[in-house]
Amino acid sequence: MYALIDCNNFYASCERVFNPTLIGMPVVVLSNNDGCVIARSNEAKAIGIPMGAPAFEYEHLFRRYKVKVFSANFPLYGDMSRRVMSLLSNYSPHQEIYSIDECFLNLEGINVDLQKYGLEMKARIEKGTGIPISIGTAPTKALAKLANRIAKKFPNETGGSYVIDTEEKRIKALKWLKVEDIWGVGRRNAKKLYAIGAYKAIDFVNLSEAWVRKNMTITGLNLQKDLKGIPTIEMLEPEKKKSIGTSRTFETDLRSFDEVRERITTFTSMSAEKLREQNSFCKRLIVFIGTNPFKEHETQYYPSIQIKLPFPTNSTLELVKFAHEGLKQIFKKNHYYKRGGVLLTDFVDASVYQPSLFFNSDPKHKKLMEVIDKLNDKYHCDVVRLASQDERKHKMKQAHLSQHYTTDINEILTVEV
DNA sequence: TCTGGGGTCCTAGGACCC
DNA sequence: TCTGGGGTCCTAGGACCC
Repeated sequence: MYALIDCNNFYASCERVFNPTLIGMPVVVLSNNDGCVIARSNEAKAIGIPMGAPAFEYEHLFRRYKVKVFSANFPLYGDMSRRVMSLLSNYSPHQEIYSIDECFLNLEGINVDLQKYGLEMKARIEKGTGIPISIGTAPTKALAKLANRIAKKFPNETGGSYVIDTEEKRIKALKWLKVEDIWGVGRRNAKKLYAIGAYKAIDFVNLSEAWVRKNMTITGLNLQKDLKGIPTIEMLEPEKKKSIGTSRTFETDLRSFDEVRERITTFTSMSAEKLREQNSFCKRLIVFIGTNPFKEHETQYYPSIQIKLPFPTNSTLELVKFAHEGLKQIFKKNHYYKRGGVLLTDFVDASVYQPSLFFNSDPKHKKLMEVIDKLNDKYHCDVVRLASQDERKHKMKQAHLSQHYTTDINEILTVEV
């Protein structure tokens, strides 16, 4: 059996942990630049604020219902996530962290009442972190996802923990779930399914395998088997990331090459930091920029460029140089740029990396990067950065930011050079 | 005026090889 | 006029997730 544990309204719940006066009030958390709603408490959902709602369109609702509005505080959410995941890892030797607020546990060999086991987890996590969770347990991952949905939808009946462990429960759940709510079925596939008269998960499960394979690829076929109760989607081992990127919407439209270059430098630097953290080198870098799609009367331009690096590297200095070269090739004057980003990919492990005969990353950079990473890690901010880099956070609109409750150190900064 | 960010996996088709 | 067959690798783009 597999359990899928999901934190309820995760970001909103994190804000509540440190500000209990928010309990019972509608709470929303906004994306970077306070652009749109990315998390809502149950009360906020009840008012009719949808996921992804642009904040400016809903300000009247925020005011009318005295909604508590927060700018996203990702350092806080990341830290809370680590605490939740760490406590949950005690309930199975095999945990897959699926996202910031979700994980699967493989419960093989755990011979207890699984509904109660879920309730036990719930009590432990809420006591230890203050975060409410829901637990779904079933013979496959896709069914565990479904069980979790039921636990969340019917908290009074289930207590927040639901188990699909009989054929009868499985069929009943599949008859209840709409196809667009199946894990792995998005808008496009839902449309295809509707077109042939499949509205509920049970209809999807009853489709011929040939049709599913042809129209939804091997991914759809695996999903169908999983929902039939045949374990097909496996637990993933914790692996290193295969690509690392940083992208942002700018607070204002940028016109000049230098301004855009500053942002691209920062994105490259942030990505390179994460790359070194997992001890990889990358062999390819992608730079992309774009205009504002909501300004329909302006000419739209979304260029991107891939650069195959002449040697694998994780040096910020070298990566920034390549990123600048790429940007130079795609940047066109007379556009208002609203978005940009850098993606690093094609990784090799630092430990197995063999230097090539002719071109190599400058070995002197290794020491330099180690020192920079140490300083920035220690002081939780960019005490050391490139001269061509902007001051990251300063340009983000964050009008409603909560404190970094769990990660602030309030240390007085003295660095001897 | 104001509309997020970071990932994974799959496939078709082109380039290339013998 | 008529021009092979089989394979691998790479990549852009699509679809999906939270």
